[in-house]
Amino acid sequence: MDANASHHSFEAFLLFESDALRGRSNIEFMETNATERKTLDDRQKMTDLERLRHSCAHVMATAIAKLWPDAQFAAGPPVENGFYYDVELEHRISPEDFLKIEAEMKVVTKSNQTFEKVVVSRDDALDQAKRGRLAALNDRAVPSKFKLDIIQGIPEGEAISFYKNGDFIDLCAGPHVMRTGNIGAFKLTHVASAYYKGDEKNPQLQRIYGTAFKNKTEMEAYFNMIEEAKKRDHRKIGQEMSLFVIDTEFVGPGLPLWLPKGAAIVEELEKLAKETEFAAGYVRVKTPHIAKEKMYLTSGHLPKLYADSMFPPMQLRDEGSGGGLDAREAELHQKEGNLEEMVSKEFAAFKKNSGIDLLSPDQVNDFLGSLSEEYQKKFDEYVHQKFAIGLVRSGQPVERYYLKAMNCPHHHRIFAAEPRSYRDLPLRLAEYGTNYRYEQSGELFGLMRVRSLNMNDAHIYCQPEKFAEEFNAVNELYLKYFKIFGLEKYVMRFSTHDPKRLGEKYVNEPELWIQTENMVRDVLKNSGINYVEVPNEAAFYGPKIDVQVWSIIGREFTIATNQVDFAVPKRFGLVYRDKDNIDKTPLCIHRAPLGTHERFIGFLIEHYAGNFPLWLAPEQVRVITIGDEQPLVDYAKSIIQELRAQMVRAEGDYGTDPIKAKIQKAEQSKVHTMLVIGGRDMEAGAVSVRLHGKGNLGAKPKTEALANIFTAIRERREI
RNA sequence: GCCCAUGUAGCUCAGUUGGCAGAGCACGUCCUUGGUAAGGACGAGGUCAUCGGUUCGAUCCCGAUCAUGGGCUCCA
Repeated sequence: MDANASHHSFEAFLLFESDALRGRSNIEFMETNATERKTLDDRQKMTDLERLRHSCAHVMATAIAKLWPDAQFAAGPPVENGFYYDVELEHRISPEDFLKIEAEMKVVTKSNQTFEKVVVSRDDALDQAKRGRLAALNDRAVPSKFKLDIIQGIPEGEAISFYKNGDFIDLCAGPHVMRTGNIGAFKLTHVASAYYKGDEKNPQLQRIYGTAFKNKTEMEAYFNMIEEAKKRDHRKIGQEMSLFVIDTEFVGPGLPLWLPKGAAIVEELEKLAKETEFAAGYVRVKTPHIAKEKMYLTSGHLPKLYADSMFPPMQLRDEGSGGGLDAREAELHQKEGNLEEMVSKEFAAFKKNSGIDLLSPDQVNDFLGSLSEEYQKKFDEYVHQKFAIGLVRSGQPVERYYLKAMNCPHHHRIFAAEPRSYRDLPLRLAEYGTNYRYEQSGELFGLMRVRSLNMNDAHIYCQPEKFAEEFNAVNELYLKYFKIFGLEKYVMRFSTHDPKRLGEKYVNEPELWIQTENMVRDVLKNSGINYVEVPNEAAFYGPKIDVQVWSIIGREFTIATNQVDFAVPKRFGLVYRDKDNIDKTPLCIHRAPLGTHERFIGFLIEHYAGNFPLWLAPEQVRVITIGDEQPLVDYAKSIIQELRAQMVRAEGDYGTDPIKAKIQKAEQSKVHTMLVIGGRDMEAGAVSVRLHGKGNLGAKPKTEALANIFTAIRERREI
C-alpha cells in the first residue's frame, strides 16, 4: 500500500465507522449526484408537484424583488417537501417578514400571470444579466451576478431560456405551470443559510424555504402530517415518558443520561442482542473506554484523519519548570504551604462572615464550595505537578490516552492476544461498547446524533472461504430483528467499487474486490433480501451495506452499516495459522444490526410513538387498586411480588385518587398493562385487565392473567 | 464550525411599551373510599440560560458567551 493509498484507507475507515451510526450514506449519495450537471432532459422529468413548487419559487422571488429590489438571486429548485430560493440580501429575512412576502406572493397568484418561456441567445442572456435584468422586475445598476455566473457555466450549444411572469424575468430552464394562479396554496416555512453552490469559499446566501400545493386541502393535510410527526418526536416523548435527559450543564451536550425507564429499554435490547448473538455463536468481550495513542496511530485514526472526531487526549504531562527532581519537589512543598495559608485565610473570612465558630458538615461543604477561583487554580496546578513528579519518579514515559471512538482496534488487539488457528475461526467478538465521538456542535440532535454511543458491535474474523456463510448469518440476524420490531419496509444498499478507480478511490486489489463483491451479491440474491446495488460507493477497503428502514409512519432511518473489510486486519498484522501451516490474514466483517442504543431507541420511540410492546415497555404492568383499604393493598402487593419475581417491571398505585384518575395517569404514562383490582376481584381471586390504548378487557383469573403476561414477554409478542 | 430562531417554576407556556414574576399540569399536606382517561381545598416551587454594558432601576434594551432547534446535500 503506498502512502497515498493508505491515506485514503484511513479516510475510508473513518467514513465507515461514522456512516454506520450517522446515517450519512444518503449525503454521500447525493454528493456523487450533485457533481453531475442536470441535463435539460432531466429537468423535463419534474413531477407536476415539483413543477408547481418550482413555479412558486419564482413567485416568491417576484415578491422579494418587489420588496427589496437589490436582492440577488442564485438558485430556486423544488426540493423534497417544497422549494427554496437562495438570495443575497443585506436585509436579514426573518419569519416576521414571511407575512409581508406571502402577501406580495398572493398578489402575484391572484393576478394569474402567465409563465412565458423565451429562448434566447447566449449573448442576449449575458447582456440581460449584465443589465441586472434577470431575477428582477426592472433593469438595475448592478448585474445579476449569480445569474451571470450560471450562464457562463452553461455548456456551449445548450439552449438558454428565460421565464417571465408579469414584469419578473428569470433565467430558468423550466418547466413551469401555465399560470401563477395554478399555485393553489403556499406557505413560507423557514430561512437558513447556504453557500452559493454549496461551497464555503463562496458567498453565504439566505435560503428561504417554502412549500406549495395544488390546493388548500392538500396543504392542510401536509401540515397535519408534520404535526403528527412532531407528536412522535423522540425528544418530546423521551421527556414525557422520562426515558432520558441531556444535562448540558453538568454532563455535556450530546451525552444523554438514561433515566430508569429508558435504561429498562436499553437493558431489554441488550438482553435481546445477547441472547441472539449467543445462539449465533458470538462470544462477548469487554474493553476499556480509553486506549493509548499508539493504538490509534496504528489503526490510522491518528495523527490527523480522525483526530477531529475524537475527544482531545488526556495527557499525562511532565511539564516541570526545569531543574532537577529535588528542585521541583521543593517547589511542590512551597506550593503546599501557600495553599494551606490561603485556605486558613479564606476559612477565617468565612467564619467571620457567617458568624459561626463551629461548622457543621454541611457548612463545611458550603465553605469548600465558596473557595476562590484563584485557590482552585493553584490547587489544580499543585495536583498536576505532584502527579507529574510521581510519574517521573516511577519511570513511566509521558503518555497520551484517548477515549475510544470505535471498538474495532480493541477487538483487533483481542484477536492478536492469542495465537489463532483456522480451527478457532470464525471468531465473533461482540460487545456493547461505549464510544465517544466529538460531533460538531451543530450536528447534535436529540438521541440521533450524540457524543457518547453504545454500539451493538461485533467483529467477525473469518477465513475468506467462510465469508459467504458468515455474511449470510449476519443477514439472518437482521431479518430476525426486523420481524421482532415489526419493520416491514427496509432496503439494504449494497455499495460496490468502480474498477476504473482502483488504486485511487479503492484499494488496488482487483481480484479481492470482485471476489468479495460476488460473494456479497450471491448471498443477497440467494437469501431473497431486498437490496439495491449502488456502484462506486464502496469504502476504500471493501464493499459495504447500509441498512435503511422505514418506521411505521414512513420516516426513513439508516440504522446500521455492514462492512466487509479485507484490508484493515492487515494493518494490525492479524494472522491465523491455516491448514497448510501458513499464516494468513483473516477477513473481518464489521456489523452492528441494532446500531447504537441512542439512535435505535430514538428510532423505536418514533416507530411506536412511545407505545412500546409489552416486552420493551418501561413500565410493563401497573396494579391499580379501587380504594386504599389494607386487604386490597396487600392483595395488590402480592401480585406485584409475583410479577417482579419473574423480572416483570411492575408498579402499584394504591393511592386515594378516584379510579378514573388512576386510569388516566396510567394511560398517559403509556403503561402497557393495567391490572385493576377492587373488592369483587380480590374475593374471586381475579384481576381486571386493561391494555394501554385498547381499553378494559374484563376480569380474568389472576393466575391466567399473569401466565399470559409471562409468556408474552418471554416470546416478545403482544398479549 | 457557519447562518437564523429560541432560552421565564420539574413540564407546557403567558407576561412585563424598563418599576414586588403568572397560569395549567406535575409535586406536597389534608379532605374525598371509588369499578376503567382528571373529585375538592390549601401549600410549596424562580438568580426570568450565563456574564457584561446602558439606566435611579434590567427578566425586558444592547453586547458577548453557552445551550437547544431549523438549515448549511438536492445547482438556471
